[in-house]
Amino acid sequence: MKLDKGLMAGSSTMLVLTLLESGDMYGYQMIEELSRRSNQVFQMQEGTLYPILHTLEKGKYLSSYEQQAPTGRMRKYYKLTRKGRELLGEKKSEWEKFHSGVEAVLSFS
Amino acid sequence: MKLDKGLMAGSSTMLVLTLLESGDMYGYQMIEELSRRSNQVFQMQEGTLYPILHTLEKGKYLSSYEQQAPTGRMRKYYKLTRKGRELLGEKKSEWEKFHSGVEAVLSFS
DNA sequence: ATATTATACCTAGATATTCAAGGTATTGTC
DNA sequence: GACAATACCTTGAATATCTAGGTATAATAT
Repeated sequence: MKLDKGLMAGSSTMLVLTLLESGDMYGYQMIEELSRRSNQVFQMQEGTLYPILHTLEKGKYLSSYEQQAPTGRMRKYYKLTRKGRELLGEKKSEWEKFHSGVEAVLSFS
Repeated sequence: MKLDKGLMAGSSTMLVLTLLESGDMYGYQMIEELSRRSNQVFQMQEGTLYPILHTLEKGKYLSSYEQQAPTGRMRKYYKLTRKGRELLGEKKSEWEKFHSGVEAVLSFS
């Protein structure tokens, strides 16, 4: 992830779900989008992303379908399910809590 | 930690170092202080904290000394070294970067 | 034509971090 | 005298990331 490995733990799933909020995407695209939207802060590795996608799909948080690209290549698209949206809500509120905790400690005087 | 375990990874060291910025502390006290300053968001476990302290001391980021409490009990105080302050600076700037990345992704429209 | 790069998917093993659950010992409280 | 709070510590399981590999197709450069 280019950043301290540890920092990413726990937020990767939220970031992936967030990406899918704006539309279905395939894995490779998510990596590019995440980099773009974060202003190049996040360079998620494939070895990180694909297991996350598989786990989320197994848990019914995502569904997937294959679709042929204009180039002729097959791409595996992922779609947020209702359950996935709920999970995203929980992840976001956990992030809020965590974030506010860190900021409180950092700005303590 | 009470929060998603993963979220903590990577920030615990920064939080511990930050506590010591305001003065020497002993382990048990750090757990209470961290909880207090974070408005009860963080309840660090002893099994998390002590290994962190030992690793930081081994790396010369902290030094320690024993001191008797008014109660008569021995407490092991930790103190930030110059090297520790430098590490804290790096950790803080990494947190800034990470934080800005997450916020950028979350607020993307 | 052929080699290289970019696209697109995947997995196994090493590493790092937290937590649960235990242990030791002293002090204060009921 | 028993129990809770204080204060330190370690081991093993669980979780998450990354490295480094693998497979295959399409586009580009030589």
